[in-house]
Amino acid sequence: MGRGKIEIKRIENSSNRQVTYSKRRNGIIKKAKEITVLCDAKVSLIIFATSGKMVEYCSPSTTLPELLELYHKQSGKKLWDPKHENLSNEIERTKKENDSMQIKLRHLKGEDLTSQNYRELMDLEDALENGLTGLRDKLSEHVDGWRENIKELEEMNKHLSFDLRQREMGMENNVRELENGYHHQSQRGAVNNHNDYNSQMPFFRVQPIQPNLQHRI
Amino acid sequence: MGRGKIEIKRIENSSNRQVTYSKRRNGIIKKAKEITVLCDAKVSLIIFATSGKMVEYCSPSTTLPELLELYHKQSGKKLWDPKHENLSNEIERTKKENDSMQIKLRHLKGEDLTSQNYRELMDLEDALENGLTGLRDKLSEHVDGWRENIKELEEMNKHLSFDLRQREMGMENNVRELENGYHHQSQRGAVNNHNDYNSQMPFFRVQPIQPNLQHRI
DNA sequence: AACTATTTATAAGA
DNA sequence: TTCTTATAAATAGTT
Repeated sequence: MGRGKIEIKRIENSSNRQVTYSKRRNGIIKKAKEITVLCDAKVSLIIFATSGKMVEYCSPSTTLPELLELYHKQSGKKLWDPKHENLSNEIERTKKENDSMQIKLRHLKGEDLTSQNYRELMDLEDALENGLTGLRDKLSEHVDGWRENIKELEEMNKHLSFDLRQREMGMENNVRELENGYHHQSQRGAVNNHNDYNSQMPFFRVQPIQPNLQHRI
Repeated sequence: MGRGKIEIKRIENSSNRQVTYSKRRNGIIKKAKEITVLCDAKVSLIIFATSGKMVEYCSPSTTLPELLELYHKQSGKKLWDPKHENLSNEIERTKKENDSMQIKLRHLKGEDLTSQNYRELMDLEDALENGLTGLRDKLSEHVDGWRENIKELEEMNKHLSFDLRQREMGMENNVRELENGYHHQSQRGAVNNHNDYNSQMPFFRVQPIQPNLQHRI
């Protein structure tokens, strides 16, 4: 249909091809629109030029995903990448795994055991007892930890009491010295050498102590 | 293009519509093939009749999934249902669920308990003990079941022994009768009335017994 | 499904 | 690209 008849084979002249492409592309889309209106048809038309540029027509009564769904139903052909397929499989696999774990959990909680035979029940009992054993080991670790904490605290207490006593004694000395009007550096120093810290301060401050206990409750 | 010009609007006469559909459908597909060949284009054309019947054309150089992939890349439009989109999310959710169950299972087996505090360990202990309680209930059900089985078997035994003894006695009678050449139906019948079955047979067969025990091992 | 008068699409040229 | 136009192709209505 044109000034001359053409053979249906690739148009070698690239600009001719381009022109023909554009004309015919419009023609097809027009036809697609017409059949949609005239005959109530649903049409999806996707055309890619060699350049990669795409044009699309989809009948207004529907959407491409909807048509593809129908296509899939009728043809049975898969339109999705393997990766999408794989996702479906994976999710199914994971769900199965989930279910079986669900069941195991219920069994370990002592539920849904009607279908288990004696052997299976015994195995479960073993598992639970092993669990309790492991757990109680852990619990005694905690208890041991606390014992340690307590020991540490007692130790600390002892030292604190000792320090406190020393300070009280130092204080008495200070008071005595003040009363006597007798100030001699070396002598006060000699007394205070007995404790490790704050030995230069005339009065003492008890500092808040925050023991770094390893064992939480 | 025909005997008369037609308006582009739905053809109300259904059989006309059907005919026009079929003609134009072929026309479009022909055009699609032509543009594919003439211009190296890639074309996907899917047409659904009102009836739901589908015809498809896809240029031979490619496949529909491939074109849809390109389509997706160029247009950014989603071609998959939400359910496909959501697949990734679902799989992630399921996997998380899986992991947490995995952890719970390990905990119940007494493993990986280092990060649990005392309170959590105590809860676990409760769970395990409850599990054991439930389990042991189940186990004693089995044991009870076996006791019943044993009782039934003993009862059966008793009857069998009795029957056997009766039959032995019957046999002795038969032998005596044979020895005495004394055959009298009524007398043999009187002896055999003591057991329930096979009372008409002159000799006895012990039948295999398959007790229908309820309680599996 | 074939026919054919007519409309429509389009090849080539500008 | 777009317009023009001669001509090929498609198809509406008919058989």
